[in-house]
Amino acid sequence: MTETQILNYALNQFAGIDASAFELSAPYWQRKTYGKGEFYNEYKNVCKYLGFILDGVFRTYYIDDESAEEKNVFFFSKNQVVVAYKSFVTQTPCSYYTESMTESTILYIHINHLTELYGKSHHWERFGRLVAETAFNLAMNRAEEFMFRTPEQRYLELIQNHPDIFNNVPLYHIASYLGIQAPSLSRIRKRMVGK
Amino acid sequence: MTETQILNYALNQFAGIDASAFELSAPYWQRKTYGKGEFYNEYKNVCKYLGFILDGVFRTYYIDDESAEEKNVFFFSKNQVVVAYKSFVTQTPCSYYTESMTESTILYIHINHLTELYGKSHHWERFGRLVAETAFNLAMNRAEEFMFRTPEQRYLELIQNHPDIFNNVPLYHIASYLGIQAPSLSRIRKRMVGK
DNA sequence: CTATATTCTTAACCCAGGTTAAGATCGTCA
DNA sequence: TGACGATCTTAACCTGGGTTAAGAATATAG
Repeated sequence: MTETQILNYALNQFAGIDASAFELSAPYWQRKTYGKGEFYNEYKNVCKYLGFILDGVFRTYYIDDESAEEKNVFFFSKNQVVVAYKSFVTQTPCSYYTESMTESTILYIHINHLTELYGKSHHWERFGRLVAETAFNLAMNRAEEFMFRTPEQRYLELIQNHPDIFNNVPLYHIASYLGIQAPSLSRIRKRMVGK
Repeated sequence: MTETQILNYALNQFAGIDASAFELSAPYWQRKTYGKGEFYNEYKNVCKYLGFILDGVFRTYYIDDESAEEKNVFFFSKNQVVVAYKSFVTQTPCSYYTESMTESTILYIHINHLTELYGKSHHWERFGRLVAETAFNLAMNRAEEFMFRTPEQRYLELIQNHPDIFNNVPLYHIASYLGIQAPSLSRIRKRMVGK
């Protein structure tokens, strides 16, 4: 399968984008590769593109004004959309950095083209809604993890639900994602050995 | 202004719903009043309606399995949409209770009718997308509060950004919303007197 | 205007995570 | 292989929130 076919298939699965609707979008998709540490979008930049990850892992992080620490917010991997959603939707400067953690390849589309597609076809308006719903689920899950679970529970759930991340990301990045410091994660891991 | 006109105006402001698009929806909106403590939607129920609050305040809360404590997730008030968004969108059982904290009045529409409107008009498909984006912002703000702020900072921001809630909701409900116990909120308040 | 329920604060003790700094382990590349 | 950098763990001490239970303040109803 070509990369375009992969994209077509994924969009069909995700939002019922059919051949003719995909045709409308075909001229707009572009391809880009990232080296480890390169940015998809940076702090204060407006995110103008919606990306589809063909291969690789990205992380979105926040830099705390006071502590100057990086706090990981999301991980994105293969066959997922990567986007700084709020910035993209409101076309306002982003609060985050989104960087590639590996060699990565994406296909991406400009917001103006996407907006154009929204106007041209119900399918694409539907796609926009489904992307929004997906973004909502990501954010809500994140909020729930912090509101209802302890760091230890979050750690266990990460291992359960995202072994791909757990296995491919250094522990200090995972600690940050869990909202704790690296030494605390070490203590949690030690505590759990007995169980 | 009649209640229908208020709704029409609000929908136009929010999503550019024009007179003719509103006409399509007019037969579907219904009115309902709630007493203090009555539920908009309960745990394990599928949320089938999207509500628009004409007057009153609602809270959405989670009951923790272990502690059996109520944890407040969202407050909704006048001129806002009230909905258990995830449950509504996926038509799956809700994890939350949403109850009226005051005497309240809403206008509401059934998901099937809304879906029908999505199919009939771009305007309504757009409305669906904007509701999704609003829900995303709510959830993301909540996640950010917990990921990046201390309880004290969350408290200060609540006073700043939501004085309506701060002034009309008992402190133990606010403590729960901030993710802490009532005695901790008391300590924070005491600590701040000096500042 | 009292009585009662609700809400809020306080005190005492406990514990998980933060902080800092040192050292152990692991990987990788010359 | 050996040396360096990256990652992970550990120790010691600190701090803020949790827990429980009591009491103070505030509302509300009779």
